[in-house]
Amino acid sequence: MSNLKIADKLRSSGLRPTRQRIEIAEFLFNREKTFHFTVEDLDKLINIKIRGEKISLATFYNTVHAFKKAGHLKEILTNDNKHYFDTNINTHHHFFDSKNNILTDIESNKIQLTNIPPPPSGKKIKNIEVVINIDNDSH
Amino acid sequence: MSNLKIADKLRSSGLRPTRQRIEIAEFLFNREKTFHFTVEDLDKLINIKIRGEKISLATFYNTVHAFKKAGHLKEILTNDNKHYFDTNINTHHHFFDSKNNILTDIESNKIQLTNIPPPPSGKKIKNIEVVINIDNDSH
DNA sequence: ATGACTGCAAAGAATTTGCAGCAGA
DNA sequence: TCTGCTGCAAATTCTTTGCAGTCAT
Repeated sequence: MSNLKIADKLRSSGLRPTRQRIEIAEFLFNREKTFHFTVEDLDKLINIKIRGEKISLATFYNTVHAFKKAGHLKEILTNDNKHYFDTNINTHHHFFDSKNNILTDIESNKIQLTNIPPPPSGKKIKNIEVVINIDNDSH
Repeated sequence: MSNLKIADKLRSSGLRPTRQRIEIAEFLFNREKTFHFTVEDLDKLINIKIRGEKISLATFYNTVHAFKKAGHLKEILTNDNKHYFDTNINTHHHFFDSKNNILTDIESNKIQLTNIPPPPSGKKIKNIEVVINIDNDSH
């Protein structure tokens, strides 16, 4: 995606295309495969490769949350008590290797969920997330 | 469960039945319905009702983790970045109302999962957790 | 007696907040 | 110009750790 398209993407979701946001958006969205990360990961990865001024950690937090709110990122469930984000915003599921903190996508049509019970009254289903926890195959 | 049975339960999982652990175990396991909580919840709930000496927060953390290790508690996935625990140690799933941080059990046989993809090579499936995020039904 | 456990306080990790200055529209 | 954004540092929240004293066996 070109710099301009990135700027449009930001503008169209009500976000000013600042230098920092363009840098982050390029890093996140100009890639083929989905990308899983925490804010701290982003900070390290981007600030290593930047030649000019570094982006502050608070800005990474702000920006990632803004992207999430705008629907450009999804948050992923794990139970290692960190906020993981995902550039794949389609409905899909994950393998989670908690030994190495590695997430792997599972396309949503790979798993079939049937007989989903009705939500408590007054509530509606927002989304369904399946996490398959995996471990080393010891034998 | 009697005090004695609780002590046995602890002993049989390699945990010394101290005053604090018995107090916590009674609170957690002498109930009909499953109970969902964070360590901070426990601290507040138990320390309000105790007449004698309070139990320290560090002890709640130690004890809850010891109970989890011994298989008396399960940890639950949510994405509000807290460690929730569950007294229901059977395989089961959850509704999660992230507005109010309320978890509700779903018996595992209620939901059918089919076509589960094979895990990455060298890994095996440890468990599968389904979280159905719910929201207020607005209309 | 000897190990395990507790409580306290301090440290640590992750995330959020307040606010002055800067920059995009 | 005007509002939103950034960067910094401080604050908050949750969790862990070190260690001296205490308790279960």
